[in-house]
Amino acid sequence: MVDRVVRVIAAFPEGVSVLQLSELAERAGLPLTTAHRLVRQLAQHGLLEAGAGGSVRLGLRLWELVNRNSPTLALRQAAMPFMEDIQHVLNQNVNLAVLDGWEALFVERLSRRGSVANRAQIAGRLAVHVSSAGLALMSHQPRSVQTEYLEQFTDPAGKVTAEELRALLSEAAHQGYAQLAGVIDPDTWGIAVPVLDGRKLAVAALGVVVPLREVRLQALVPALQTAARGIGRRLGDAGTLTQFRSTESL
Amino acid sequence: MVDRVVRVIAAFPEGVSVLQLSELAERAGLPLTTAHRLVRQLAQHGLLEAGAGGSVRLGLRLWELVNRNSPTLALRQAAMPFMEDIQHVLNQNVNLAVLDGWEALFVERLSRRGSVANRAQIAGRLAVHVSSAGLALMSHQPRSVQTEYLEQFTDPAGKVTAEELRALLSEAAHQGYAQLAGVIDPDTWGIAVPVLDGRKLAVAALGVVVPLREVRLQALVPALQTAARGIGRRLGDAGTLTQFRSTESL
DNA sequence: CAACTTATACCGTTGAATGGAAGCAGAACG
DNA sequence: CGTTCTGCTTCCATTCAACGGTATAAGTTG
Repeated sequence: MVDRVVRVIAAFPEGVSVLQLSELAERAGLPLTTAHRLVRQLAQHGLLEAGAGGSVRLGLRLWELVNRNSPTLALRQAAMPFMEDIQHVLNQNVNLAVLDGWEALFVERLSRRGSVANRAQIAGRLAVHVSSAGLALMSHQPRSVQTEYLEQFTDPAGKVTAEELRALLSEAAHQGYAQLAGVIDPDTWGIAVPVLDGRKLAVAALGVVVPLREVRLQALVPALQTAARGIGRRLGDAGTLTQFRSTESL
Repeated sequence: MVDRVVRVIAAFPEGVSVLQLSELAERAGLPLTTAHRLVRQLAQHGLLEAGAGGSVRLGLRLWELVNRNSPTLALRQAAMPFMEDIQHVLNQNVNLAVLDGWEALFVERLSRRGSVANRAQIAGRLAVHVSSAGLALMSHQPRSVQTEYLEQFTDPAGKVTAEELRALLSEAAHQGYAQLAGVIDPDTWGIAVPVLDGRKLAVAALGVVVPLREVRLQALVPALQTAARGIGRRLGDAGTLTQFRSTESL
């Protein structure tokens, strides 16, 4: 039963890499016996690794398989040189995100030089309406997607209404970039631009996070846009990611 | 049946991220019908994504789950700053590998500045005896592991005997680093040093790949060793990776 | 237009997943 | 040093969900 397998793999809380069997069973909502059997099977195939005393973590083999054939590989490869350029020229944290559901999923990140490397945000998510990357992506989606998004939108924090959001998206669409006061750190700004593939579809967002006082949009935005165009050109027409967003056919 | 799931995920050839359903079925050794059902189920849970016309690729959600809880995360985070140091000081390709089975699995890599970013080697594997990283790792494994390795060793290419290999390992153990003529590119050298955790176990190897003529061991090795010690200190005693290599208990 | 390749739906059989009960460590406690 | 508790592991009879052959549809090629 594939559902169980997913439950086990997804049972690891963010950032936690090792779990106790009993805890894993509970988190996955599985009877201990079943979890035990499943873990053993998965471990035999290398998707999981089991240490002494019932400790469990994701397997190296799983990591290998996923990263070898990563759906984001082409995108990241195309983007990396340009992200390095931004990192060198602006000396700021640079990140790359794609749209998944109504959230921005961060797929790559470079820290500003000198700061401690922080891989934490990689594979992290932020809701569209609280991230400049999310806004940049959503503002360049087909109108049908935007409509659907706005219709279902409700801010759990109650800080922004659907109408305000519509205005934000419209503004971002016209300006060609999105900006937003930092969510995690209130003293920072996020600024992001869409990466358009050959068909003018926003397949990713390229963004920076900068300290509030250093806001120099005039310097940041053109650099980001230039880099984004470079990435888009490398991607070619094979939108790579977007074609799968379509209605599931299977 | 978990075996089928693994077969499907592992069916993607290295570097290929999208496959046709029929091709996937064949590669996985599954009846088309079964593959179809499995893919649909996996896609529902986000481990796979199915596009129009039976195209299949790994799911963003799978990528996210694996990279959020990556077994190599702690290691990579500890190593990144030092890898950047090496990259800046030596201006060479830097890579980080762990031992998995009798192969070195590359978990992180930085390209020399200026060269085109090449993420290809990440999640790649090289046999122990053809990679400096592999030799550096193996030469600092417990004697029992080395013995087991040497006993089963046979070079399919027939270029090196077990005895020569034993000498190589012994030399690497004494020198504290391993070097090897490039395998992929004959005009390059690989040089790697072990990263020892608090218990003096080699949990990783830090290496560079340099053009043949630029060989300056006197300059490279001390830098690598210094960085490796720095990484090891950051890892602390929690050997993180090695403790799982133990005999599977489940 | 015909012959083919490739994806999707259907469905009766069967074998493999299931999870409760019981056994076993090892640790914590008195 | 014995007791109890917690958490991992093994066993096994029941049952239910996976299986894959056949059939159909859709799309492609010669």
